[in-house]
Amino acid sequence: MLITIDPSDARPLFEQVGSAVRLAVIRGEVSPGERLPAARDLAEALDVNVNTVLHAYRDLREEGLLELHRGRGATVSAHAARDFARLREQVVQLRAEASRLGVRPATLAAMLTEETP
Amino acid sequence: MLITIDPSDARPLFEQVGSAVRLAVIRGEVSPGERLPAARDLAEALDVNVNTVLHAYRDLREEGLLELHRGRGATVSAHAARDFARLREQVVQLRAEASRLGVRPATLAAMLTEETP
Amino acid sequence: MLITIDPSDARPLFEQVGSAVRLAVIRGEVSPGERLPAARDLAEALDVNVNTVLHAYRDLREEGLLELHRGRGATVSAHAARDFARLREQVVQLRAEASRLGVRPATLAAMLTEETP
Amino acid sequence: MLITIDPSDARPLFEQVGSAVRLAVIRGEVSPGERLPAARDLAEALDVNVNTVLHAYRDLREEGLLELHRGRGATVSAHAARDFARLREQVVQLRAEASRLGVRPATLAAMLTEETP
DNA sequence: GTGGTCTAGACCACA
DNA sequence: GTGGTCTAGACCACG
Repeated sequence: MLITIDPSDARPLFEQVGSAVRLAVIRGEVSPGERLPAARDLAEALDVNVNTVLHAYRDLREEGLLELHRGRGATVSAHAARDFARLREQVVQLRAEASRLGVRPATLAAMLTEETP
Repeated sequence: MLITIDPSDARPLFEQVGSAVRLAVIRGEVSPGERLPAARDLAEALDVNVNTVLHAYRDLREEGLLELHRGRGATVSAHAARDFARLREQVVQLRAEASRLGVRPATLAAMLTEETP
Repeated sequence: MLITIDPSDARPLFEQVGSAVRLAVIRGEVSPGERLPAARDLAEALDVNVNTVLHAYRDLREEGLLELHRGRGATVSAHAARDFARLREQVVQLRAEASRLGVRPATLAAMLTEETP
Repeated sequence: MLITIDPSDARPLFEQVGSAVRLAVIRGEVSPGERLPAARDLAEALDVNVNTVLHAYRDLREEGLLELHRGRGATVSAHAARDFARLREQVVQLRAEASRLGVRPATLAAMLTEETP
């Protein structure tokens, strides 16, 4: 599980950390039930403050992707990470289709988030 | 084209305005080439500052969704709005699939934006 | 009396165990005077440490819900469990009313705990 | 709107602040749409760190009670605070009933939060 | 040893 | 001038 952040990225640090961890989960680099690196360790590895990592972890918990427990660390929630592989295929197809039509990923993401048909 | 903003939404105003306009375009409520409401008018209608609306318009131009013409208002880009209808079908399907698997929209949007396979 | 704990619950384990036991009592699954499962057994069933269960039992005793007897296990207090059924009806009604008004359970619980009219 | 916190209270500071603010809203000391004190001001008044107040404000936003906006302060959300008065009557009645039956407020609050009939 | 709370103080983004 | 982010570093609660 390789996690890096990009200093030139304008997004807040905690969001970048969150995205990186989420990506690792989506890619299956950490399996459901498996423990993520301790917040302090990850913070040191990324040269970022512990609170920043904890902020990211908390947001991912809110998202339903992680479980956090005092004294027990952060784990990938079992039910959330069932079958990303198949979903990823569809995402890739959709992205190709969008690019063919000249619709940018940002717009596509907005369609996904904002539509309530 | 009905545009409203939700006071309980925590996102910055300019972003909410942008989302609302984008949504109108996605839904086909504004056709390619058609002019959007003047920033001043929209600002008044939403009871926000003109700069907030201009900020939103600027972002949508950078996203490739709008074209801004000094003094002539903003229009929907022709090439960007080719076939939102068809794309929306696929988006709806993908969302249904994701919800079936217990994957939240936020996670799904992240897969779209962050994946680089 | 079925007791389970939810891994996605962020609260400390001892609190979750306490809630689960309290719920069983409230539901009438354990009658006043009846013995609760031995801490050791419950701990094993839930796959948590015995101390965690004992911590929960201790809190429930302080709440007045249980009576702990050294070597004889824990029993439901007679005076505390007089008429949960009737109370539950009113609780359900109150909750319905609150939900109708758009007031969340958390806020409602706060009204109950914090109000001192 | 008088807000105080109790140093002898074992609960975390941010929770006490949150409870105090919530109570003020419930009591109608701040009306929907009205602005709460700026986080910095409240923090100074309570002799507590700004982040602690912001933490409390954020939790209340999650609860649906407040709206927070960068540059616009914190306001009581319109829909959440519609009719607490009537609800409070019922809460008082329920509490009286519970006390008559020997059920403690903590247990009652648990019934409210945990029951899912 | 884990996440969580809290502080003091700097700086940023929004309006 | 508002909330939001971030840091460094202390201490606490849980398991």
